[in-house]
Amino acid sequence: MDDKNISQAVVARLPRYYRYLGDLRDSGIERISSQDLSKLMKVTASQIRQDFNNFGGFGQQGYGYNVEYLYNEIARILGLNEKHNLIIVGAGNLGQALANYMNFERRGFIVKGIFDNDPDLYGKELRGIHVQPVENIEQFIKENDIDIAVLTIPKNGAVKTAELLVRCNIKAIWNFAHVDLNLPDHIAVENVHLSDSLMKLSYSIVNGNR
Amino acid sequence: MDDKNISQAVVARLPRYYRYLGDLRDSGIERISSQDLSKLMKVTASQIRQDFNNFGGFGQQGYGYNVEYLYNEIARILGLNEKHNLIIVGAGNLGQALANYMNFERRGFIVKGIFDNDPDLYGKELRGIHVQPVENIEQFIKENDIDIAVLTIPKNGAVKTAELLVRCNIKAIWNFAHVDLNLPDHIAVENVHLSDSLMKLSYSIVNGNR
DNA sequence: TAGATTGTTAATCGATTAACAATC
DNA sequence: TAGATTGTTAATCGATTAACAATC
Repeated sequence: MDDKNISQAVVARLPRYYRYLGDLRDSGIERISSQDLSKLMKVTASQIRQDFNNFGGFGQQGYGYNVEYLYNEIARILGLNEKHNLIIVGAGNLGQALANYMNFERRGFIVKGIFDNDPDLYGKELRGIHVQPVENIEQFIKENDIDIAVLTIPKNGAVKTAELLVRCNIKAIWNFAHVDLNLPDHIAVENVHLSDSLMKLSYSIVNGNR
Repeated sequence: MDDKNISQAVVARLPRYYRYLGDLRDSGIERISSQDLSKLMKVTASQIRQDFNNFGGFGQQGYGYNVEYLYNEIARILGLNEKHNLIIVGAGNLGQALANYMNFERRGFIVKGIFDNDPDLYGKELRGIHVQPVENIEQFIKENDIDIAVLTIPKNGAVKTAELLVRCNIKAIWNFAHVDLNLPDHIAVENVHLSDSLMKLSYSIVNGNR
């Protein structure tokens, strides 16, 4: 079990490290020093070494880091070696787009079910999965070992639906609804607030990028 | 012109303030103190006052903040009083979902054109807009006063396409492609790396949410 | 062994929180 | 005027960077 007090900032940087290390690996690079990686990623070498050392020593003095090894270690830290079954709640534009997107499955996030309130969508097939009524969620979660719910419904229903999901013992919610969910601490929540992101972009345009 | 050295952290919090103030306004609340807002948003009152005072004094001692006024001021700071024409580059799942999503238009972000490399998609209509070949982008940007490009293409082509957009004098890129773009400083870039977000969720599941 | 580069401690920087005088 | 609450300065906390001894 890893250290418990890893800061948000460090965790948020791990996926980016993972991406760069994957690219390095794919181009056949065997080892890399924190200095070379720092140039590539435009961060300080110091930060790189500090970040990795939160999880133990992955490098070797005089040598640097073995790319393949470090890549796999980060995957392990991020929990990417475990499979996660997920359901998509809300089969609108965004829900359908996510359902059709293959790349998450490659990383072990498997879409098992899709749910919506709109009877017009019931039975609609997305990558072999039929949209079901939201009423079926509770039963479905029990029977299919679901970890993650992807919330892609409008903000109005989102809080209530999230609470339902918590009662169904979901572990995590990937929240695309534009509200704060305020769930118990043991539920993992990641918000993707697209409109917030667009507003930040707007700010940068108006106020100069820096 | 506002102060230039506003920290990233402050700007990133503005959309959330904006959302809460909009909700308060919609429920007919006229004024609010930093303390009451802090309880609502689960942040410190001190932070709220510091954040707002980066942009000048919006409150009144003994009274608090006028909800409507503050709401409008934040909109102005974020540049939401200006319209932005945008194009979507990449008419796959995500590009189509964003094209079909109405809510951004309400905030003044107008979809003017949609582009893709896939001839099968040419002419496909999304909310009255026909998908065009990527070759038309340069001409289209010139003729339609486009500020923002939404990049929803696979990572391979993204860097090249971003560079093309920069040559076309785009002001900002909303980047959904899973690469870092490294563009000149005057180009605003907001990354939405969905797979990074999903990995953070995975981390929280495996390592406990806190 | 000598050179390279990590792991880690110490120094710096920036962001958050606390406190309180100013003022509505 | 008295009470409330801001705007702002000072104190604290945490994150980043620098430096260097340990060691491969």
